[in-house]
Amino acid sequence: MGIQERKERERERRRQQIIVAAKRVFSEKGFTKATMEDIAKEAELSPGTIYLYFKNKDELYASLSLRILQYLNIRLEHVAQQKGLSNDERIKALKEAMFDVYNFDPLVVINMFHLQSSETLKNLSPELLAEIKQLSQSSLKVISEIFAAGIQDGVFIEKHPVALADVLWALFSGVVLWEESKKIINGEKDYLKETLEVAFDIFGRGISKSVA
Amino acid sequence: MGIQERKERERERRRQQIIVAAKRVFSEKGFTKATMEDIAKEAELSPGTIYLYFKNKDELYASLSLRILQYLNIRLEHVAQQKGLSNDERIKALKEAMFDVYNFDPLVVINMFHLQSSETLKNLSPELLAEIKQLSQSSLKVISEIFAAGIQDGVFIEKHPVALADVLWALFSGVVLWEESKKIINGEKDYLKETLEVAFDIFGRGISKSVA
Amino acid sequence: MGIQERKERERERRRQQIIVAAKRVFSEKGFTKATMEDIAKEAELSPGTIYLYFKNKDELYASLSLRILQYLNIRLEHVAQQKGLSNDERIKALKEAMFDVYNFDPLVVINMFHLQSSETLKNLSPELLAEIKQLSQSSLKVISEIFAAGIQDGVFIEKHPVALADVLWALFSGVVLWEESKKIINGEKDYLKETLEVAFDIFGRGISKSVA
Amino acid sequence: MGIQERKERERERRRQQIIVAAKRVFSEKGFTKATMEDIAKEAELSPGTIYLYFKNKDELYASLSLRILQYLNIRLEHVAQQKGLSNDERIKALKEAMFDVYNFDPLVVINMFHLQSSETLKNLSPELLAEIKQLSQSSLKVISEIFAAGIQDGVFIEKHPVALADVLWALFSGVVLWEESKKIINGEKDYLKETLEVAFDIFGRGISKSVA
DNA sequence: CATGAATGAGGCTTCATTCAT
DNA sequence: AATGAATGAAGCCTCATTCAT
Repeated sequence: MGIQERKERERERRRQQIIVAAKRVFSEKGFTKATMEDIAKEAELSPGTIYLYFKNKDELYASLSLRILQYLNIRLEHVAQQKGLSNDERIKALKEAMFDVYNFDPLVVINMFHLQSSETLKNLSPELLAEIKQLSQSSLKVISEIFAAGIQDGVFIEKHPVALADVLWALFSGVVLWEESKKIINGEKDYLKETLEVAFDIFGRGISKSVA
Repeated sequence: MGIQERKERERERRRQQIIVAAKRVFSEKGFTKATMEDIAKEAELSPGTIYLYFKNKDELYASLSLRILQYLNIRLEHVAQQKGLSNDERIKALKEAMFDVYNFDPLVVINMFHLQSSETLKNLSPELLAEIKQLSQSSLKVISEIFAAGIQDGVFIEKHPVALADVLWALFSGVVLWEESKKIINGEKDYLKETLEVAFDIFGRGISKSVA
Repeated sequence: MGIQERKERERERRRQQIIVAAKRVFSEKGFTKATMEDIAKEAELSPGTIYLYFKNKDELYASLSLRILQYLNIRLEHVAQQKGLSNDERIKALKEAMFDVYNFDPLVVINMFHLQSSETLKNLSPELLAEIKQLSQSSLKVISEIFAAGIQDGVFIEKHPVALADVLWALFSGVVLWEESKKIINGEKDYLKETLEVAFDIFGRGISKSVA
Repeated sequence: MGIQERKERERERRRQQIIVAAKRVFSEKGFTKATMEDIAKEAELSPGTIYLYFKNKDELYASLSLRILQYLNIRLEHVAQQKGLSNDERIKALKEAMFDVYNFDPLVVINMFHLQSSETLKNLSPELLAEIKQLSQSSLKVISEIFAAGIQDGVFIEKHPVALADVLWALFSGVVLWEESKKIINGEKDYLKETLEVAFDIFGRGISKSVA
């Protein structure tokens, strides 16, 4: 077992090494301009080795998102399962989870939303697409259930909870992407956190039935 | 004169022909996968001809967005200049303008937000980037001025008006992109209009100081 | 007749117009980088018109050389036919003729030698190549006959007169091309005339049987 | 070490393989008409492989010349450093060095002079141009120093030694190029060696102060 | 497992040339 | 005769991927 385990661990470490490199390179150059050789160099490996761990460039790119989506999922489920929270508290926890996920690895979150809103999505293998689908649906399900509870309790406006979840997701990704774009277009400093705060605040007020 | 004019008109028609083809092909395949030959075939022209009207693939892609950004600009300015509107009415007009622009040419609006939130932006010529910058800044300025007025009148919450404009823009683009993605990920029908309605509604409520 | 003649004259004038433009453009950009459109613009004509006067780009390029080769031919024949010149005087007249031809239109002479020492030569139509062949052979024949006379008179060294003619031609073209290259390589001022003087001087001394 | 060395050797062998192929193809078709695919086929490699060894077509072309220029340089320096040679002997050694370089690889020498006297020079990368500049300047410097010594000793005519070096260089390249052209124009056999002999002979006599 | 040299398909773009007006 | 828009063939080069070592 010991040997088996160590091999397993080493394999995982190697994957990490590649993922870290890929993250950097994709973030800097974008998907198309980044070459497998760039990533190999950044990982201090040969191009061939990368293919021992990832089927192809698309999968490597998508796998970055998978990890963060998984993390987001766990955090959201945690929020859903916490007992004894008021609706407002749960909404707040929701925001915090999303915020934390972003802070956990901003580059990867940006990558994920880039992937989500890009042509690359169309070229993924069905299996990978299915995995992404499952994860994102799961996240959205958790979110919408939270909203559903709030609506039931009469504190949130009576919109379809799935729509509310979609809006929250769109708002989150929209802010992340738009702040990224502004950096490129305007060469402007990054106001992501501030804007995200404002956005979540408005959203929270917007779905509440009454605002003091 | 007549001859000059006719040539001018024919040139413009040809440009349109190319733009229409490009719109279709880019929408279907995404920027990278779409080839100039695809577009030429769709336009029933030779590849060389496209280069008589557009400097290169990037410019062709971006030009789709430029046109819609210009249109958006005009619509927004119109909203800003309308006399005698209450803050709520102006916000409503704002939403309608954005909605109309989307409906005017959904494919192009989606393309525009794809461009905005993608690596392609990084590879644009400085001139083109400058043009996009100017147009998007202009749009955001109009939006933020509307918010500023509402804040001054005490009907909107006291956030920085530029931040509010960013949030609205991010929300709009986020919803458009996310609904597009859902179509790919889930193969799901397009709930864009409904989601956009909900999103705008929440946003409107969220920035109002008091909600009945 | 008058009409016919005028047409003829106008046609010739148009040809000239194109040739002048081609000369400038080819000199500035070289054969490959120069485009037919460049030349058309310089001539203030449309690309199509050029093809009414020249079969294709190669022929246009070569036709520049044809004219100067014809002129050189005339000058050389004149030298050969002048009565009562000593061998030295005839050699001097030879140099002067070559020098004059260069000064008559340096750009075209450079072009001619570029053509002569270039790949383009391989792509010319057989007819054009034949014409060039005829002209250059004629020039070299005149030169070699002058040398033959001098050898017969015992004042020039006893080398094959054709070889001497080839050497003189090679020297002339070599100096012109090398001074051109130096301008590009070193960004250096043009010492063509001085170098040509030295070259002709050395050549003259070199073929003389005795040098004072 | 052994493995490193073998790789090194194989890399060099591959470079040679490409250079040999390029030499043939460029000689036959000229720079413009030769395609990278032609060269790849001739080398029995894929087009992509060539780019692992040469940055682009220009560099490949120029690299042919660089090698021969380096060789010429070495030979010329050797002539300059030989002790105890009379001026005449040194001139003779100079001729022999140039002759040898030509014989070492005629195709490449012809290529080199084609490059030198062509538009291609204008399109070279600055680094490559600098390298060529450095090498040719070095060669010419050695030549002119030999002439300077002879002038000082009173056995050569009192012209500027740099001008003499230019003339010799021009003569060499002029003869090589002109004999090549004659093959194309006249389909004539190659008299290069004979003509070069005559040319050097005349040059030698021409720069000597007194000829017996 | 790791390597990295080699592959070769394919994209963007240019430009000589044509031809309907 | 002149135009100039349109053509489309063809070239350079990149880079994801493979495979012999």
